[in-house]
Amino acid sequence: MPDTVPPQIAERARWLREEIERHNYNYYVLDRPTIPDADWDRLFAELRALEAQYPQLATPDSPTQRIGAPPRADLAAVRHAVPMLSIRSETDATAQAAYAFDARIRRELGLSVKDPPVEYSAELKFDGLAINLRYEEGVLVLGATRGDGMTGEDVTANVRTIRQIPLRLHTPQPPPVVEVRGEVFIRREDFERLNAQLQAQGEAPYVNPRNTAAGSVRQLDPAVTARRPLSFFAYGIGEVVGWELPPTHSALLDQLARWGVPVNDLRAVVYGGQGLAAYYQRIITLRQHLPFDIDGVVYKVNALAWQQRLGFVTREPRWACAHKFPPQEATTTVLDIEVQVGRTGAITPVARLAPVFVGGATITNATLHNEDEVRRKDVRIGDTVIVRRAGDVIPEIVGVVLERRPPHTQPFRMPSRCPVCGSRIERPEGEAVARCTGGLYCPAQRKQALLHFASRRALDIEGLGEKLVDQLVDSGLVRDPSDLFKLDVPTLAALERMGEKSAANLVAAIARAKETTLERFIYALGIRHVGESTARDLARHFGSLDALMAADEAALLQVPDVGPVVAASILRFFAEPQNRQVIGKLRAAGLRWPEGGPQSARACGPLTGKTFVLTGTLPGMTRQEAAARIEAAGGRVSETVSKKTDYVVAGADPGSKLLRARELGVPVLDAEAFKRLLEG
DNA sequence: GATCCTCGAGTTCC
DNA sequence: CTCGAGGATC
Repeated sequence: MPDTVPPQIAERARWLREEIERHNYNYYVLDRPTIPDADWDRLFAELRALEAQYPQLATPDSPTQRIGAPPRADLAAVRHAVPMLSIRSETDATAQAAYAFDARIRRELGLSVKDPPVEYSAELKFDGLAINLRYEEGVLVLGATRGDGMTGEDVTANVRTIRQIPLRLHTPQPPPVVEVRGEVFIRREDFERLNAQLQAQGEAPYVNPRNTAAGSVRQLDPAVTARRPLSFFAYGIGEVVGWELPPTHSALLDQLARWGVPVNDLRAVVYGGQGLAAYYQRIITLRQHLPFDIDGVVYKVNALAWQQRLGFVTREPRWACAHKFPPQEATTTVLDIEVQVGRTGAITPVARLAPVFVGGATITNATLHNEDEVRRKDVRIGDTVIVRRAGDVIPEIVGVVLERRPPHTQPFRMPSRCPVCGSRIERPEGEAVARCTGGLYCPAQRKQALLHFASRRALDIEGLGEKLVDQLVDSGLVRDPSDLFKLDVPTLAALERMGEKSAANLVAAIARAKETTLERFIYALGIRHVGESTARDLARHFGSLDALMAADEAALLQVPDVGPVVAASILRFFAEPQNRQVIGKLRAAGLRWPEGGPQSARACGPLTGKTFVLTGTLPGMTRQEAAARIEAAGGRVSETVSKKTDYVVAGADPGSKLLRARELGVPVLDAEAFKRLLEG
């Protein structure tokens, strides 16, 4: 291999790199190819040949590096120089949120009615994956995902394969360091084409564009990412060294565009709440005609000096807000209304729907909750209904399109007998839920009881899912939870879709579950009205299973949050000879947990008397560990946010609890503040 | 007796 | 996530 590159070869390689990048930019960013594909191929082949001959020419910013970097064993963690914050979002379906945001900004800036309207940068909110691109001396040196905001994953090799992302910034000369932040996403058309291709190859298609983009960037093998038609738009910056920033956010994006970074041109500079609302309305009508999915718009105070004055609340900038679009709706038809039997025998009507794609997923089922709900909406088999995928996940039938109701439909009627076991269905006076009276005689209830027993928060038996429980119960191998501990590998391996390996794994998981805690065991029993929280209180109060089983009503009523209804339910459960027998068999099978005496009140510490609610993921700590530490310090952990909550601890990717906390004015702690509080 | 705070239970899709 | 209902509180 020659050590030195002849100057004319080096010059030729440099020219080829620039030429190819220029054509890439015209083709992928501007959508205006300037040379035929065949010519591009020739340039590319020539450059690759030169680099093969003189490997020192294969610099990290060479277009050939967009593919062919070796797969990595895992993605390394990268600490962001400047945290990648999330942005506060409003889901108000009207333009109202735009005015509310403007009013808040004016108030916080101390502006009076006499002051002119605030200038904003309004932009699209892309539905993809947030990425940080670090350029040093204009060369792309690092690409990282957002991760938890502080630490992301190194996806440099993958990001290099995205042709819209420049490997080298254009002139005018970029500063020593600039981090570009933006969203990697996929166009609808590209998504469809990719899926057709995957299906043709017999592979599973992706469900929605967002997942495709995220999944493609977080690939281990850059060659796979290279084959994905990903797009990119920048929306901001991270760390900057040696660049005197322009006065406004919009000018900043203009500069990024001049450097060759794709910036969407549906952004606008608007004035006041009215300007924001008008932008929102304009985009909402444009939405369906856009070649990509967006889930809303983003408003930012344009003047960087004002942004600085407004600052941050916990993890969110005060100067920006996302205004999400109303949940997506679609119409479909009701194929059937079936009823399901739950663990407690609750009968739930469920609508089977003709598959329909709403809000990024195909919906085939939607719960109708209970008899009253079906009657209120008067959903019938054959009806055309509007379904909505509200907020995030759970689909909901919004209503029936009565004009399209076919003739001769019948109102839904609750069956009088359980479809699974044939027992009578009863609906107690004044209650909303109808129940199968079959108890554990009903196979459906027995299966649900087993699934509950094995669930993560109970005994946590990994691998014991619905299909398997169906087989175990139907074959008669398992009648109650204690039978699980008698299963062996040959018996299991004889079942459908079960090999030696899975059977051995399951047996091991079952054996592992024998070592448990009293609260988990009590919860696993599935006593009505005794959930996770009550099980913990009972375990603490009585200290041992025998003490709990021996307790009378008066003793049970001493436990916090246990009243007459819950006490009666517990007494009824332990009075049942069959239940006592199963407990005996479980103990004989070797189920064990540490037992102590009754523990009196909670530990005392700096947090005594304080109630916490956790949401999102905390770095370096599981939810359980965080809860344990709060309790060790004398605090209480609750599941729901209310006025009585003292602190909400928000980790990365927080849920609706954070919104509720803000509504109620409950103080919110981020991971850092939480740690400080724990340490006193 | 009314109201508020919680917990329990059921559900969907990847 | 949402609804229903039990428990606590005033």
